[in-house]
Amino acid sequence: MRVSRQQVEDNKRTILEAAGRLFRERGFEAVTVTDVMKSAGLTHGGFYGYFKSKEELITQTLAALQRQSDLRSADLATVVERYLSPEHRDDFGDGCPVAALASEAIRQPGGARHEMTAGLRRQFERLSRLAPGEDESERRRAAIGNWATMVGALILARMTDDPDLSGEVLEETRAWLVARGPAADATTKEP
Amino acid sequence: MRVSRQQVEDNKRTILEAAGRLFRERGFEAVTVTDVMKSAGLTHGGFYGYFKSKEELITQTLAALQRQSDLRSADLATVVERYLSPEHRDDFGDGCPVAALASEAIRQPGGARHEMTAGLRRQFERLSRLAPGEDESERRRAAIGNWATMVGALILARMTDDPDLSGEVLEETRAWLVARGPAADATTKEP
DNA sequence: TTGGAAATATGATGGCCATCATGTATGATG
DNA sequence: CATCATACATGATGGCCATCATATTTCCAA
Repeated sequence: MRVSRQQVEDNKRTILEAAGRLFRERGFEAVTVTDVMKSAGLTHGGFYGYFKSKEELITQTLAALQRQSDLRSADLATVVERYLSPEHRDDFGDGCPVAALASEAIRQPGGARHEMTAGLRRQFERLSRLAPGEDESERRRAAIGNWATMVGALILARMTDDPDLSGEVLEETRAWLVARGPAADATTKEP
Repeated sequence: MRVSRQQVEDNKRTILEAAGRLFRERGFEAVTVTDVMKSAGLTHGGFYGYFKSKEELITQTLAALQRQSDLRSADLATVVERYLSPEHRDDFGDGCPVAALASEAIRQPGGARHEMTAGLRRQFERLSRLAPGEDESERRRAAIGNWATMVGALILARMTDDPDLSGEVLEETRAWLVARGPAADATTKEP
């Protein structure tokens, strides 16, 4: 049973989208090749026509995910607000790949870590642009600090099985970040 | 081949220590029951005399790890310095369990997440005591923000395959945290 | 001191999974 | 429209792993 060229192209995208969702929901190891193909509406057999191995699927999925990520808002506070929202916390499958997969990616072979690194660079650049102040290196420092905090807080909020504590982590971290933001490099600022 | 009571007690501790190291190094899924027992100097057979299942091993290991963790220093800057050091980054097996296992723990069944939650509470309390200022809730907010930042930065630094970027994350986050610390609630402070 | 219980070792078992092998129907090409 | 290449389906295969079964040894209670 052959399929049109267009169909083949669509299938690859569908597979990568399914993988992106499933990996973020369950992690790399817990998702089987069969799961991904089924979720894409196919059977496991065709998989190796698209990818050399599961490892390659992981790498390409991460690459695709990093490409998607954007910061539609121009405002740091809004970005933080959205990132540290209960909705994002509860939405693994469509949320930040770093928060969902970072500590698993750490042990992954080269390709995956390489994609994550590329994504990290891009994210630092994007966040730098949102940071206040004129000093370039100061803005980069803020970008790094802000991103580490956001990722850490989201992971901690997801880790807890106590909804109150989870909510507290989100809210307090938001407040903590926002309180800092504008005042950061003003050195001295009247209240 | 039976073994003395003392030996049994020692063995359980040894197994939990081996599991603590291996899980942090490789993650829960990548470590087999046989690995743990071998690392403890035993064979796989005896395992189910100590634990009902691998899941129970995970839960008890996390409980044991949380008990260990301490903040020997009384100084927040020193704690941050040590946590965000290259040595800690490179030492998975003996480092922070949260940074090593958080995103895997998220998908773990109840017991594991419960232990992680208990550990999180303790950590917030410990860090609150290190935070400056008199306002209780302000100190707690700082504790949460600091901890999220530390965990996030360590995870990002470990995720990268570029040593320079990794080092930058550690250093900049340290500077970013320390710069904030003392000045945080002073509202106005001369440089 | 001795019988039985307990702790481990060795050795299944069954399930799951990545990957491979083969068949088959159909799009592409002339 | 005929041929053929190919995308996908079905169906192995082999390895690994959690867990269970059984044998062996030795501590311990009486």
